[in-house]
Amino acid sequence: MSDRKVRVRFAPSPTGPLHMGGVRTALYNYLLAKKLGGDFILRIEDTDQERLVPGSEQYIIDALKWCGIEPNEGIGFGDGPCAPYRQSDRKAAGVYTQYAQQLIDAGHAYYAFDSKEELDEQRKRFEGMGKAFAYNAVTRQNLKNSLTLSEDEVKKRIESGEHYVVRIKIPRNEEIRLQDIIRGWVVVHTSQLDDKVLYKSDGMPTYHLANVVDDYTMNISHVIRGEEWLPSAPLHVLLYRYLGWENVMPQFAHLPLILRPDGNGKLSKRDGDRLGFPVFPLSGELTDTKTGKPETFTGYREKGYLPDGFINMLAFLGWNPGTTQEIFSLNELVQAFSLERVSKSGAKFDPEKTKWFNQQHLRMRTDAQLAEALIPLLKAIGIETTPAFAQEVCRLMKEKVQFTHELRDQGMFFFNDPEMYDADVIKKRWNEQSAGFIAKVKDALAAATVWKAADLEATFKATAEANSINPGSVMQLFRVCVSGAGGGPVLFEMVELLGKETIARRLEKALNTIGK
RNA sequence: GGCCCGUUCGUCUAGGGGUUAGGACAUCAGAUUUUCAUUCUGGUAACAGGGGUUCGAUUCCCCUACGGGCUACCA
Repeated sequence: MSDRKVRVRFAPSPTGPLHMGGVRTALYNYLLAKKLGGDFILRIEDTDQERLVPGSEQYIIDALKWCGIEPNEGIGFGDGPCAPYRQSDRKAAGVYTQYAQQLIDAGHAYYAFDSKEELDEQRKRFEGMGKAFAYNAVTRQNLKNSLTLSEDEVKKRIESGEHYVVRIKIPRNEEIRLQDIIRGWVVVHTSQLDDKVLYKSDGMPTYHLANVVDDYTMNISHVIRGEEWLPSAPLHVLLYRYLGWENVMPQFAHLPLILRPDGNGKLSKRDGDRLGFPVFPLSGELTDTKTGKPETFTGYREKGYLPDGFINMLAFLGWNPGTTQEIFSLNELVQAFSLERVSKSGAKFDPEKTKWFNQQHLRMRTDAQLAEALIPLLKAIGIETTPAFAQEVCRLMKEKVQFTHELRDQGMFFFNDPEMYDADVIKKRWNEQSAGFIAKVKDALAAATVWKAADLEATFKATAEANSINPGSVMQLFRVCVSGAGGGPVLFEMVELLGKETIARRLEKALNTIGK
């Protein structure tokens, strides 16, 4: 069993945009598959037709693509030998009924005719007694199902078209043990389990049946999913057992949850809105099935995050390589990854560190790569530039920013003459001598024969000293005259890049504006 | 309520029967860049509590507390 080919799957349900917790689950699946030379499959679990949100399937595909963690098999990435990969399609192809029937025939499942209303009634009744209702070994004897009704009666009801579900018959007194790669042995007594619905009255299997059948038929070797599935894992073990597949049952790994940054609880869309960070990889708009209203949401991509920075951050939310290295490319993550080093406890998401990860990855990009991202951002606000100039801007700006759009926003002065001059600096540094000095610098620079940063700096200093001025005291003022901003990249490199004419024009403008 | 899972600096975490409990983000303070938003150096800061086991527990066991998840004909 240990030498079996690794096949893992990411199996989201298309009920809305994929959020970052889902992306992390996909990532860990991807990393394990690549590390072990296995397959990574995307399977769409759309057995709940009511909650289906049109467009979310495409969103999931686009998100995985942007993140660079593409499945090599499944919806949106090419069919493999286990097609179809959408559970509604598999249901239509009849893959589930035979297994439900197999369970019924073996006495491990049964028909139940109780209506939703009747069950609600039961729940209320139990609640009144201070107990929780469960459809289980005790209560099933007093409910309407094929265990209490006569064979004829059951037949009659089914043939008359009465709605029914198929439920698993949980044994009364057994201990289910399962080994989780992350948590070790987990033991649950069957008296704590209830007779979960396997087949719904609308003809669809539930997650529990579909998931087990699909993992078996798709030859899945490892099930890597969120911790919210841990309580139902024993049920799945039982299903594998009753279907006769326990010897090829996948290994389980239940991931810790991603928690909100403040307080406690699972990270949700609301937290992002409230605290001002994205919860989704991509921006978009999907229509909520219940309200019928389109809901928009913002993504990491649109906020200027690089996919590899985003992925790097996600990888470290609940995993670490055991070394002090924190910055990893996707390929390096593949090499370093192991499920054994995934931690057990939930991790609070940290938006600040996420920015830091992004910054680190941004710095690893070449100037040309950054320019490629910068040019369209400029174009979007009507600024045209050359690749060569954009690349130089990136070279000077990249140590100063965390996001690609900051390359533009904080580097506006490379493209436009300043409209405003940093008021604090003016207030602090501008005095009666200033205009005279700037005018002299302007003339000195206009006379420059070599337009290189080092020479320009020397010229500037010489001009200052010739006028008995400490160069340090006027440098920032000069910067403001040139760019409008009190801070920025290395001053004279910036001056060199801006060029002789631009500098002359801007100094002229500054003289005509400041102090007037 | 019941069941399951968890608990090391504010946050992500390393470690693990005897350590000055390590790193990173954030934060604070210095330095340097005769400007700055970069960089460097340093500081503050943690084993939830109580019982065991042990020569010795933060580490192993139990209990409590706290947190989270599940408890649907949702996934």
